[in-house]
Amino acid sequence: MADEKESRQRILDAAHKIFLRRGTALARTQEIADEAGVNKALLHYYFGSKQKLAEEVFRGAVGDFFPRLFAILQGDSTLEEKVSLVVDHYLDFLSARPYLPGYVASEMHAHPERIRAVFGQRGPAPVTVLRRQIEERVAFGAMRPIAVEQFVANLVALIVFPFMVRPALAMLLQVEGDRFDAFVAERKRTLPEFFLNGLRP
Amino acid sequence: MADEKESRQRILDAAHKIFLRRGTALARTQEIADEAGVNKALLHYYFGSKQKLAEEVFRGAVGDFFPRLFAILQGDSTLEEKVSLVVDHYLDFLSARPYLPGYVASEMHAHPERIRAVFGQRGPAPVTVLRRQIEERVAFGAMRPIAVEQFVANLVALIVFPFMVRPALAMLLQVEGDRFDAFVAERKRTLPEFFLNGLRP
DNA sequence: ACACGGTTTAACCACAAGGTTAAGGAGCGC
DNA sequence: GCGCTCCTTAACCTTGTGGTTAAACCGTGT
Repeated sequence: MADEKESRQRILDAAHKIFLRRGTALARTQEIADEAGVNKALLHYYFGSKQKLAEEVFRGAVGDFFPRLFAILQGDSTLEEKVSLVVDHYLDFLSARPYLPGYVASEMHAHPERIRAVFGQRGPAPVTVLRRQIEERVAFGAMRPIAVEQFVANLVALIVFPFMVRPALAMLLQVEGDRFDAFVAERKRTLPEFFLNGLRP
Repeated sequence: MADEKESRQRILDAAHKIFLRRGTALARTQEIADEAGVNKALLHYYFGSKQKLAEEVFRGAVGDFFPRLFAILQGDSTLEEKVSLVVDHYLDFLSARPYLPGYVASEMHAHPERIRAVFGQRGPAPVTVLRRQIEERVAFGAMRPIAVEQFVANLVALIVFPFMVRPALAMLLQVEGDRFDAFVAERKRTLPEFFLNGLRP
């Protein structure tokens, strides 16, 4: 057989879809096999076990996320441009992947050890360039002192959090359906200013 | 029997502990029964099913969270005081409950319909007082315009997000163990200023 | 003493779900 | 055509787990 795509890849795509929707614990291998249009045994043939498949999907999902972030933060744009780039890029990125943040949060909570596997031995990417840019701005008197960890945490928090708690947000703030898109669009407009403004001395 | 506490309550406490650690899907009723020091059947005697127990735990966990938030935001402090109060209160609150944010995120992702049950029919709490305070500040020229939804989302995001992704944060920023406490202490000091500063015109 | 109510238990059940097996294609070199 | 290897499958197995049952326990009122 092996229509068009290879079966292995079709299974991986199906697993991605199902795992992200349901979370690994509630996802059924049968459902993944059906979605991929193959037999359940084939899934074990290629991936050995549900767990191994889940780990590969998780690695893929998280691997999509962080490298781009560090690429921008360590790039050669100005600090202000970087903030705008990150906000723009990630609000679009997440809008196209509504289940991703909840899935990652969920997996991380159930299997915190897995994130170690994602980054391999070579710990986290360094943020030396960003750190230096912040220090320059601070020395220049154009920004109040802030640890680079706090800088990144604040930025990512403002971008990702609404997606992570989308159901609650919809309920609490009566933001739902298309209104959520408007909510995000508004953030895209205001977040960079809000964030950078917060660091003015 | 029924030592000290009533069995029902002991089961509920045990369920809270286990569900928060493992997430409902991976939690085993046997483990909850053991933790409570009772037989598994007793759990069904009181709660009918694992699901019903899970819903009660979820309601309790989320119910702890939001009412206090809205109480502060709708209280009669000034805007600046409210921000400080919320930051202070919730960073302490979450420090004492490290598994809570991950658990809530996880549950919400798997069962978005449940958050509806938490708030019952009477939709979300109103934030009219907060809205008026913002409008006043804006009219006075002391604050740039911002929708109250964005205000709340930003504030909560900055507070809760680090706890929600604690494992990743530990990895990426080499913040772990006691260093996480220091990280949070630093936020307690800087967040109110950062947040309010971000809204200066 | 005794019966009765709400508790609590050990033993058991059913079944879903992950995983295995052994056999059947399908393409390919010779 | 034959055998070789890689895919793919239907059918089966096993276990873990939520849930049930029927009996025992125990305090309390009479």
